[in-house]
Amino acid sequence: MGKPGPKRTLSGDVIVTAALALLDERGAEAVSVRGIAARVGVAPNAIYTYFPDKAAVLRAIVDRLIGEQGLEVLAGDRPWRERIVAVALGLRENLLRHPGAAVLMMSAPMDGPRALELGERLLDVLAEAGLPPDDAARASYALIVHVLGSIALEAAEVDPTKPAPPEAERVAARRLAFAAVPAEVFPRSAAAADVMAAYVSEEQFRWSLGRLLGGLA
Amino acid sequence: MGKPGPKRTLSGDVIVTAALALLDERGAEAVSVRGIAARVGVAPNAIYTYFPDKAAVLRAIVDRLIGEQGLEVLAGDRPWRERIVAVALGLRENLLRHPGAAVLMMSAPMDGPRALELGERLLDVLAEAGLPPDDAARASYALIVHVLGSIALEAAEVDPTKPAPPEAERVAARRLAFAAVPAEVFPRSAAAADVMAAYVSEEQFRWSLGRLLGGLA
DNA sequence: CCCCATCTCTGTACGGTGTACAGAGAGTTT
DNA sequence: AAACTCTCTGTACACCGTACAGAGATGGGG
Repeated sequence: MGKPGPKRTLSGDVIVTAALALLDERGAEAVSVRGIAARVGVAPNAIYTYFPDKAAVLRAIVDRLIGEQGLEVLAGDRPWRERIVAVALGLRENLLRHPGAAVLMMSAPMDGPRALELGERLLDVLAEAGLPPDDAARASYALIVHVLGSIALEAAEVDPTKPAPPEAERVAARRLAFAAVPAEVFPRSAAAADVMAAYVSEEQFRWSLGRLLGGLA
Repeated sequence: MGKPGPKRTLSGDVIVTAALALLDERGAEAVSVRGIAARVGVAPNAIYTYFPDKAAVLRAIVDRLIGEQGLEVLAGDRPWRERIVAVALGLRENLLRHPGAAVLMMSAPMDGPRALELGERLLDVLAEAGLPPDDAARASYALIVHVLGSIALEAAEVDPTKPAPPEAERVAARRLAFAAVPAEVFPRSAAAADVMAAYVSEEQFRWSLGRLLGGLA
């Protein structure tokens, strides 16, 4: 019944956990097979017992993060828009906690089972909102694109090797940078510098998501 | 007057061109300092005369691609929405021609001069559309997020080491994959498989962009 | 019970990576 | 002509992903 051979000392899960920790602590470049192996106390190639290659580990990280997002809110009884906003905000918070992971989400097709589940629940909500099935599907993709795009662009600005600074700090840094744009050649950008600095804020996230939802309804 | 030392045999531009060619022909992993150097016929570290490190080369690729997008359409006299759709479609076409580059665009803050120019012109159009300045700025970011997000997610599905197959083929491949989703556990996804297969199509791109524009106006 | 098939993990190795450092040679300035 | 400065080359280091061979543990079948 049981398989022969020694007991496994690891599991895919502890490897993913180690990889994620490495990603958070030291950035994307530090996520190496050797680094992961060292962290779990094993020879580098032992990793290949659990994953066919490094890319598979990265995919597993993505799937883990998608799965961490609870989808119960989507089934709640609040108005449908609020529910969607709630899970979008949850995703944003979760992913900004692992800034290096955002780009991973955009680098591979989202075809894992967790992604499928998220899509299905989104279709539920949109159907409930009264969208015909085809429009609901298109809308669901529009939402995913928008949410992931926002998060990725936002995460692209934070140094992934250290914990993300609070939002106010990130906005302030951008404001400083925008002070340098020459008003005579980019007058509108110069005038809007304050709101452009706040592109990487929850407020902007909510605003644009709200507009998209308005267009979808 | 002139600087001492031998004439430069290269320029940042020819390096970026070589890197882009490598990216198109052999995928992101093939874009190495050594590969670029070999392609332009120079020792690997000669590259460092023109760029401080590899990341700078990648950023320059991004800036080049943004700059390649002509912005004249934005100043035309067609209705403002049409103009925005036109440049979005142009960007999509351009970036899908370099599938490996899409993820680069999401990996670094878009702060090059070309990006600034694009933002400014977008603000022009949105002001003309009647948006108050602050909303125009927020809307401009929402558009960029959406367009880049769509493109990145779309590009994530194509093998960057070979020229992207035509859209019909990519959609067909997805349709095949969706045939495998179990209808009893994901009924809505199964029912919408056809439109989900077409997520990576110009039609979906136009649809969701249209909805967003509707919400912004 | 013993042996064998099987599985996990280790050691070693190969070809690749980014880039630091030192120095050769070309060209301009004095 | 000498001094200086800049570009490029050679060499080197530390690290990467991963292929390969084999040690040792484990369980099943005789």
